[in-house]
Amino acid sequence: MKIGELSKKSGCSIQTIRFYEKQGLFEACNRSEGNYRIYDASSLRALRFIKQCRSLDLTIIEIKQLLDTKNNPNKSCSSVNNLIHQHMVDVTHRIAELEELKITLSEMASACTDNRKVKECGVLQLLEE
Amino acid sequence: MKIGELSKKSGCSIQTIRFYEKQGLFEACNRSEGNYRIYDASSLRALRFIKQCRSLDLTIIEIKQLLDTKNNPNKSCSSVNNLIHQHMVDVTHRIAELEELKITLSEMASACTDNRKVKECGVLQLLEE
DNA sequence: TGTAAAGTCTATACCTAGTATAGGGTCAAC
DNA sequence: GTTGACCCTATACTAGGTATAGACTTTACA
Ligand SMILES: [Zn+2]
Ligand SMILES: [Zn+2]
Ligand SMILES: [Zn+2]
Ligand SMILES: [Zn+2]
Repeated sequence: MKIGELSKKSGCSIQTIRFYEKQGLFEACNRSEGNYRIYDASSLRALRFIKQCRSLDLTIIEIKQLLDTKNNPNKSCSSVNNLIHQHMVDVTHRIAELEELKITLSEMASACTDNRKVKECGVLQLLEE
Repeated sequence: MKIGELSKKSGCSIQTIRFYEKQGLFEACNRSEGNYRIYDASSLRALRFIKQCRSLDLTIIEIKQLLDTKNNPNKSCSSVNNLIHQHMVDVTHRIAELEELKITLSEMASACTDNRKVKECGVLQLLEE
């Protein structure tokens, strides 16, 4: 299969696939006579793995580490478990930050509900502080 | 005051201040004989305004719009109010996304609590799906 | 007064995870 | 043989900074 088909089947854009290859995340595949990339079912599986990881917001470097780990089937998987755990901690932290931000924004918003003139705007006044 | 002092008083790094100036966010100031930037109290106020806005996660373009609006004291402030409101909507949305991600991560994490071998790792197995 | 250190200047490269071009080559159908 | 769909590489761009390099200015101290 050529890159366009892989793109449709995986849901990754063509540029993204080539980008992953350049980053060393997605193995460089065979080429046709005309220098077209030729993929098979295992390419699709590999790409879906990457997509799953990205949907968890793993960075490219982290995904590389996972792929490295996958290549040593008899080693301990603790690094995998730790990575996921650490991500959960980070996400929890980020949620807390955004909740705080939301409160601040809502205080801002309630400082000027009606339309006033700019010089009387409660939002701008809060921002000046 | 020179840029180092403004940096300390504002909490923005020197490079950030110069970056804001280049972006047209922070007015280019007077220069000393030796071409050093010279600021005054109003520069500090302006920079603090920008910092407040950034702490609300307003983009540079949005801050520029706010500054434009501030320059028309007699116009309606509705664009300001709308901007803050829209941000709150966006933040709420983002929180919801992260909450979902957190649930997924927690399911992942509980799929492999103990340390197994990589080939038996529950996390990796979930990622393969 | 000389010099060393600290501060500042511009310009440029780098970061993430892609996206969007430009300018060209390949391949199939008609 | 030409059109159109597809593919190739290389490069520039995004946001909001951060981090240099290499040069200049100012300050402090002996
Ligand atoms: Zn992470
Ligand atoms: Zn208002
Ligand atoms: Zn916004
Ligand atoms: Zn595991």
